[in-house]
Amino acid sequence: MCFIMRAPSDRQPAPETRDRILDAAEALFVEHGFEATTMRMITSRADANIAAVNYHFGSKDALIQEVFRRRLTELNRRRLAVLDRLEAEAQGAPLKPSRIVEAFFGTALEMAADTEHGGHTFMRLLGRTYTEPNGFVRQFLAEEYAEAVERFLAALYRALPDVPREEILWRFHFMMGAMSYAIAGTDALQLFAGTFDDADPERLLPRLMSFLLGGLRAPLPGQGVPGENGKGAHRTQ
Amino acid sequence: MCFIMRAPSDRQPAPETRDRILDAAEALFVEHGFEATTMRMITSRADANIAAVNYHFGSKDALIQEVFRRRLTELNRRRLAVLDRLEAEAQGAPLKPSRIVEAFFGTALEMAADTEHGGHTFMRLLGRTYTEPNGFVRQFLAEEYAEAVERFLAALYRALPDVPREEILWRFHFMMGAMSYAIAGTDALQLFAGTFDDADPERLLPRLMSFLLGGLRAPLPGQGVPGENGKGAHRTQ
DNA sequence: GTATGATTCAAACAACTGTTTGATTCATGT
DNA sequence: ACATGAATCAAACAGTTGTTTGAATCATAC
Repeated sequence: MCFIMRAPSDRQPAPETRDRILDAAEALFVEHGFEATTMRMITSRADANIAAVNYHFGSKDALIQEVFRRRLTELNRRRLAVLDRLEAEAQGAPLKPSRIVEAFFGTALEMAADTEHGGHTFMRLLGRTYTEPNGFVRQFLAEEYAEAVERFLAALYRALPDVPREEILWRFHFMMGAMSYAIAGTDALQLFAGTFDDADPERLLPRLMSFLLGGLRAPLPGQGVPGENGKGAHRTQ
Repeated sequence: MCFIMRAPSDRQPAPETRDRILDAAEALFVEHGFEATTMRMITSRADANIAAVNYHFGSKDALIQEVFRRRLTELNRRRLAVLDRLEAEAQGAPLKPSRIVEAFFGTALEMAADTEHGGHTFMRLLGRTYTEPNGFVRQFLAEEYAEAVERFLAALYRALPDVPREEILWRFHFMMGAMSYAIAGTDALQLFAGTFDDADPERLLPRLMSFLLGGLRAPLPGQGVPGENGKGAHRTQ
């Protein structure tokens, strides 16, 4: 009943049980999802007592939040740092859209490429969680993302003054989807026969970036031309 | 122990309890996910007895499979019908990539636009399920998709003979991600302040199609030009 | 040493999970 | 009228869930 205080003194080493639990939970959430991961699975993998989670975090829900908080804070901090630098370098001029997209999604892919410190594991979890029905997880994610999304959208609005903001919003949404699947889905849906054997993040970055920028720069709907797409261009049966 | 036989005779009307359960389960799975949806929630919403699910389907897992099977079979049947028609019209010539993409993703969006017969509900569920950790659901989805994916990939390979197949595969993957989020995520992640208030599928189709085709046609990575993207173009901090 | 408080532990808690039982109801064909 | 078997039902099943308890252990400060 005292899960607020922590670490007897403020020194570095840290009791480590807390962190072992977080790491175990993170990995298990990727493998089985939130609901299917039980407290006993977590504490067992973390070599801790079943009561340790409630002692250190208060509840399973609070543990889930903390798993996301520790990584997401860092991810969005990095994103905003890159954006800050770009804007400083531009000295007030609008940024190139490609730079903005690279700052937002490239930073995420970099984290996903880090297999040493658990970044890869977490990004797979994050990709899955965007579509998580669980209410409080969604709300927490939205809060944690609010500032970064606002800043990056504002940058895109400035970079593309002629494009309706609603369209930019949609395309940002589409890009989020493509990236999430690129990370979370490579081993998830083995739809595509035996491929993705490498899942090499080194080559994923340029591939995804080409696709995202192509989508972002595509002609706006209703402007004709490409494949006559749009209203009624395709019929079913 | 007799969940194999069904419908006393083969006449149309159908006992309806079975379908009420499927509809209730479908809706609840969207709201809460598989694990968090209990048998009692399902039978309660369907106005059926708790034992009805095991009687009609055998188990909860078998119910989940049936929820997907009845819709997915129809969706991929339609997709293949459109592809068949296009290929017949082309008389052996390769199809335009835009046509292929429209056939695959447009058909899905059409189903998502159908709010009357539960298509909308199901497509939201489907989008979420691509990233579902649950093993047997993933395997079932892969089997159900196998034929359609194979046919459409083959069509894309023919349509884009100069593009490495691996690249086409990746972009197909990215497109799947963008579409899934477009459908499943509009009300899921309310990251983007108060927008998506409409989620109007009418206008979603041309928007998504522009984005997808833009991504599909983007210059291949490593071919320089766009925003100098690719290796090392972005740095963190 | 003793005292203090954070941490760990085995055990138990009530609530809920998917599933099964055996009787009962219902519709149908003879 | 009866018989047959599908469908429904209330009740119970054994197992698991997240959480709590109170004592035991540990490190630190005096």
